[in-house]
Amino acid sequence: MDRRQRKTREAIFRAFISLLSEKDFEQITVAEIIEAADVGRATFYAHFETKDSLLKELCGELFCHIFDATGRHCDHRHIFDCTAPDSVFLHLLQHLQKNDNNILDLLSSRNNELFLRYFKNNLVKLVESQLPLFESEKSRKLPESYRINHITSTFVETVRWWIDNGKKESPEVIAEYFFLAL
Amino acid sequence: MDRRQRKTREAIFRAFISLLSEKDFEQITVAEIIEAADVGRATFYAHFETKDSLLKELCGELFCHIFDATGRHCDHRHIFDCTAPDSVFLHLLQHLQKNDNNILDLLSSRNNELFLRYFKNNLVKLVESQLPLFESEKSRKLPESYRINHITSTFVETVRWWIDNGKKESPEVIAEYFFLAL
DNA sequence: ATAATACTGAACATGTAGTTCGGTATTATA
DNA sequence: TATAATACCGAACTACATGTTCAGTATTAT
Repeated sequence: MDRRQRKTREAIFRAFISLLSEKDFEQITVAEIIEAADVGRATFYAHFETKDSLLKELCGELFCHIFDATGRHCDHRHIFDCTAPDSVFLHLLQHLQKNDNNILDLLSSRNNELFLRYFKNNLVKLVESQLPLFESEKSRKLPESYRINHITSTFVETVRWWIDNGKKESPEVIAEYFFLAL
Repeated sequence: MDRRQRKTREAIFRAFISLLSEKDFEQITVAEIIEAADVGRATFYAHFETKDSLLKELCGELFCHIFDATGRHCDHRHIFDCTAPDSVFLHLLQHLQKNDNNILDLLSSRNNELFLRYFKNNLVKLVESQLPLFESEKSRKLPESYRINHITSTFVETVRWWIDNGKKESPEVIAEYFFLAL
């Protein structure tokens, strides 16, 4: 990819992320984005069809990255193919805490609903693969789709609580809360 | 209140609710609302400052009504001041099922995020008042604010699951799922 | 050096929000 | 039933955002 393209694309993403941490997505204008990114109006529309598609591409990049990384080896002490179910979730929390691509800032902003929904959608596949590890007395009385929804929601809402309360706890403590709550 | 005012206000709400069950809030225009409500443009703005304030007033009416009713006697077999914690939640589910003011339609629409968030905010007070009834071995290890968030979220997400899956189950079954999940 | 390609920025068409105002219809009330 | 108050109408208007176009300029790859 042409260096100009790359630079423009990144400048737009950076400007967009910065604006998202300040104000509602709905009230961010294209004029503001290109002003912050310092690119021409026509350039913006050469890269993104609309403001909504910009958001969509941003979400894609953010969550593909974090979920891809969760599926591979990396520098943490927990890896994906461990049989303990908390390893995957702890791993995710640790990734979040590192704030790659400012993902935590976005999840903390007033646009958090937007990103938490996206986060939940990506999380479902992961939960499905870990489902057998959550078996229990009570859980056998519940429909599988209900259990998937419950586990996924609980994790997302745990993250939301963590962020809303200032991220004071360590990922380990949060993972413990998550498993206690279930 | 002048009969004309009342009729206009209701016509606007009806039109708005109808449109909300068809398309996204963001892409509903004032022109569509007044066309469906069959009122003049200036009349709309005499009643509501903006499209957003219309949404806000709608949410207020919907949830104040349903939560007020939950706190009073009514024609169900469960009432608020029963000590069993499930009575309140079962009661809420029964109210939802009655679809007062089309609240279920709105929670089912593609705008459900909008209303579920509002629903959750109103639910928190109720959960706080019922908190002692959810005590358990595990729960004592969790911070109170975390527990409130968890119980509230679980109820909202249970309702979401119920609606998304076609509302096949009775309120009694859903209430049971809710308590089993916790 | 050159051809391809990306960026610029102003001008433009389109569409929506919200306001204004003179005229009309409905309401309360006396 | 007459009257004053008030709600509604609707067209015209301002303001602003979106998305497009295009001729000119700068950067890139080769």
